[in-house]
Amino acid sequence: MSRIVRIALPLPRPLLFDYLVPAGMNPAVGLCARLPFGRGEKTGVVVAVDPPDAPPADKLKPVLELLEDIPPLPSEWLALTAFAARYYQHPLGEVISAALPPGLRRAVKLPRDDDPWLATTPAGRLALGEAKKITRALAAVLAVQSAGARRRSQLLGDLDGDASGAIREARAKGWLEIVARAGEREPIGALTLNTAQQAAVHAVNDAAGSFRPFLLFGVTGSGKTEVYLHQIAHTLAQGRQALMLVPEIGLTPQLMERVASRFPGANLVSLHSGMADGARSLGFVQALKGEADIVLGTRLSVFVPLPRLGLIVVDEEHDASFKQQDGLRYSARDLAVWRANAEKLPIVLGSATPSLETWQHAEAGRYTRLDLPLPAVADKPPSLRRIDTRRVKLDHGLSPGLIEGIRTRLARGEQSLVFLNRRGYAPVIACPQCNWVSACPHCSANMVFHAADRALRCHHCGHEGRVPHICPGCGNQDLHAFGRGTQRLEERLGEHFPEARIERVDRDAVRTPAQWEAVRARIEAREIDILVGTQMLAKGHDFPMLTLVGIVGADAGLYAADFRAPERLFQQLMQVAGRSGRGELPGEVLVQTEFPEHPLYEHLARRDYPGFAKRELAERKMAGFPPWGYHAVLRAEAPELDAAIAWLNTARAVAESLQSPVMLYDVVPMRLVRRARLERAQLVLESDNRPGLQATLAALMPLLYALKCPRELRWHIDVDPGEL
DNA sequence: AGCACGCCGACT
DNA sequence: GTCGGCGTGCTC
Repeated sequence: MSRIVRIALPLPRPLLFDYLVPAGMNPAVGLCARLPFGRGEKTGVVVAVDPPDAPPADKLKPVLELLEDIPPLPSEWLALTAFAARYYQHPLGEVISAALPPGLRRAVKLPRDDDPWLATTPAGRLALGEAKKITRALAAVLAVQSAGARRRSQLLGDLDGDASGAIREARAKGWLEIVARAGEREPIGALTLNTAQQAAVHAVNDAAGSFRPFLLFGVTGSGKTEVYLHQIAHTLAQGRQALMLVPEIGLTPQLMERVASRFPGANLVSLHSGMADGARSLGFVQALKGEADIVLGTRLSVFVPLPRLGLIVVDEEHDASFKQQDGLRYSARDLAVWRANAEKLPIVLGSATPSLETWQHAEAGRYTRLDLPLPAVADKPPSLRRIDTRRVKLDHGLSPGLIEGIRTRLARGEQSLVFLNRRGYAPVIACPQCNWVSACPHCSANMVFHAADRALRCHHCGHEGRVPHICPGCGNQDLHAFGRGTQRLEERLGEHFPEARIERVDRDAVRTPAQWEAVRARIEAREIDILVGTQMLAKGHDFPMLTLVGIVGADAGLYAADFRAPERLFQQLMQVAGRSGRGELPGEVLVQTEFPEHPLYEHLARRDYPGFAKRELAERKMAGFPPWGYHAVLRAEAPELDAAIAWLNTARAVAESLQSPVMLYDVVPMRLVRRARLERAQLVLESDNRPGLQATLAALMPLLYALKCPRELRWHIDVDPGEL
């Protein structure tokens, strides 16, 4: 009787496929397999062996190969992907494919570990003891010996001369060997904790082995990272693995270096989407084999299999980059909490401005809040002053108060930061005579003027054009740049302060982590007087000489259509305001606003996140919005808006026929209707209970797949959308 | 997603 | 008379 495996394949339909297992193969759940599919072949993952309801064997094709080089994915991992598939209404095969590193999806062979751990052998130690003279090979043995175990790449840096020759020789003589993981070694350079930090560390350490969610609530500078590192140290000491998720821009070489140097004996794996396929696959497999001790990465790391996992940390848990915005639209933070629950682990969500969802969990007692107040020496929160821009004359968006503040800092040799969350020179070029504007031909948005290369650029689809010399509408030669972005601010500040050293920090000016490092170094070396930038500047380390933060053009978030806009604005402003006064010198924050009495700014002025959250939660409760209600949104896009709307209306009728208590909004065009030549519309579903919404979605999905759908129309569902 | 099969307009 | 449009349906 031939055996059968059930396979999840990356297909956009929620289907599983059964295959015959040829004699001699040993099928197991979690193995990757190469399979014939249609007229080609694909790689999939075994999700069941000998399913009772398999079709008759004569309908099945045989497996081509079971990829036994890759250890089977553990059942906990399959449970996580199955949950993600169910919760986010996404085909299991696609979830598995998204959870595997790209190299492994296709891989037939395991990637080679070209940076192995090296340890000394008894023969090596003997040779070292008997040596009269340290040869280059013995020098390599000595370096490894003193470190316990060493990465090949690290060892190369330790040695002089022909280092790789020395290593090769030492290995050939049998003095060095490749080991699975580093030797045990105490963490190095741990800082002394204050009382609050100690309490936080102990609370989490005590929860080891059981599901306990914690909210670590503390501003930057309160020492969250040090708390994580102590908790990770405890986890490693118990022989378990730690997973630390950070936002996209939070994964800096500095953080990697800090973790690596703290745990020199640990195998640290870093994962993010920018990595080469090979390195990503290697890290994934090291984790899977239990060789990795710490995985530090962006949202995709939530899917890394870790057989000895003991702790999950999600730093800056409110950060929007934890939510994937295409394909499988998962929230890495939410999946991390589910995973901690499923695997019975403590999880630490850290933030100075938690998401309101997390805050409410803590308020309700479901999460344990651990407060980290600022250490007393640094506890002189910068004063925050609101500048009423209705009452003063602005100079290219800059108020006299802000200019004066910068001037004072310049005179004192201190640094200033001007925050404006808008890239480019001006958000639009327009003709004052005929109302022509620099609209993007592919999107319902304006193209932004970038002065450096005199280009018009669409920030939504990337379309580029030249700035016309005359108005394309009426021939007028006098086109105007309206509004302002960081480039214009930079230019204007240069005119005001010709002697100042000004640096712009946004995605246009700082494209790589290396550039960011360089800028950071120059800030620390006091080679920069004024920083101008977008939210890129909001994160990062302390700049002790930065004593003034000016916030320009923040009002847009106050009355935006999206109900999460105030939350995001508050988080952003708190973060950027926290950049000033981090050293000995007192800091000041100036907010330019037309609404100085707005409660958001009141709370901001008092650094009162709890007050802000309370107020915002009350409003959300009235409206039935998260965390009091739950959303899913069905979106469709097509070259013609009517087609998208028509399909969604059909979908809405189908949903209505389910008679579920879930509320269906009207089908509406999206706020940015047209993007990259496609017109988009959406249908919001809302419910006051998550299981109810889930049940409706589960019933709805097969009906949606069954709907006929024009070739050029694409649709998807987004559960717990980041914005509506 | 690919890639087949399958019925209606302008070409060697 | 065919080549090819993309609508529909299947892939174990």
